[in-house]
Amino acid sequence: MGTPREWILHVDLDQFLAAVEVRRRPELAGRPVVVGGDGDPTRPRQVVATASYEARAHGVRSGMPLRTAQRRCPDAVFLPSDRPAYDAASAEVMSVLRSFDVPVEVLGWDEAFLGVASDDPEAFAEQVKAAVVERTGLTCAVGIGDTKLQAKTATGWAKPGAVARLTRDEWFERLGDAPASDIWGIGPRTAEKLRALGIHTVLDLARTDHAELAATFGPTIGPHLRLLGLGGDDDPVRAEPRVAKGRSHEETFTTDLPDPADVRDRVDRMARGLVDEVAPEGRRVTHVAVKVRTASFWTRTRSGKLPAPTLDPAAVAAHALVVFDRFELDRPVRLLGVRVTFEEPASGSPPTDPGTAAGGEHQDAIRSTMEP
DNA sequence: TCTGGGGTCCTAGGACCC
DNA sequence: TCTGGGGTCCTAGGACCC
Repeated sequence: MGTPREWILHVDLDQFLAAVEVRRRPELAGRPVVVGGDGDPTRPRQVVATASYEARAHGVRSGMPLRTAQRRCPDAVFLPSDRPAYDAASAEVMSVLRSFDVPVEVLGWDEAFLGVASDDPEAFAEQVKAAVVERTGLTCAVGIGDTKLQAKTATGWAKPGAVARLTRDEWFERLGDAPASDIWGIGPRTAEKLRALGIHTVLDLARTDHAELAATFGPTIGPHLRLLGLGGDDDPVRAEPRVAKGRSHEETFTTDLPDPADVRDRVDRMARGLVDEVAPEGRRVTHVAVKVRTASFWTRTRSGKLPAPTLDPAAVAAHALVVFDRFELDRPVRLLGVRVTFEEPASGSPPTDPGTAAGGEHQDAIRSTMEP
């Protein structure tokens, strides 16, 4: 008996936010449901987070203004976005996936990769689907591939609720003539640049010399694009939980804020609020950035490094204001955002007092004391 | 269709140093 | 005095994704 073949499975929940809402309000089943903003489609500056398939049938899409969604689907039920509920539902689902005792890499609220050694990956996928629906009441699609890109692409064919497979030897047969922009990771800007190089299809991309791509896209992205054209790289499923690099909040105001003093005050409050949120995790803040958008959609970010990493809300807020004051604002503000960046976690060991840090950490301590 | 919020990673260019 | 070359740190912005 040989070793079973290695597969990557991509699990993607169907219409996740809408499904979570329907699960707790079963009377909504079968109705068009639109989740987004505060759930009031008459208020501007709010967009659709997720539309149920019934709403999608009327042309409602993610990212569309709620007002437009209501125009397209007047009978839809509009619901406010309820993050804590989706966080909790996501945790339920991921827990079911982890119960299979395979590496699980969480991609977001409603997606994960699984690393599976099996001679019958479809059977495994069916077991996953069955377990998820039995234990959470939510349905999902599963894609199977040799790479993450292939698995993710197959999921697109499996939605909603089915299983599909795309392997290395079928890649060009099934995607060779497709536009390069069909590939996960190639957005509109990159697709446009590729077209300017005469690269239109996936096959074109796979045949392009990596040096040519590097010249246009840089030494990392260029060669990576070619790998995408070839069906993806061998990046493994990483079960280690991701450590957040930072945390941010931003808010688009229903009407623009004309008073700079008011805006400044909000920067202060947002910064303090962020640090209060993050402090229990013990991650000290090293940088703070402020984002501003005006009515014309002019959007800029300013950032700065704190004199020293800190958990003190007042210190972070003060620095946020220093950064904010570098804007020369003469117009009303549509959006305000604040982002904090955390220091690198001390690798492999719990947080240590700087005075007693050893080894690699000690080097960091030396370097930081040498800064002017 | 007047355009959300929360992330990640990469690149460019200036400052500064040797 | 016409001007090197490399390295690192830092900030701003681009691009993409869910």
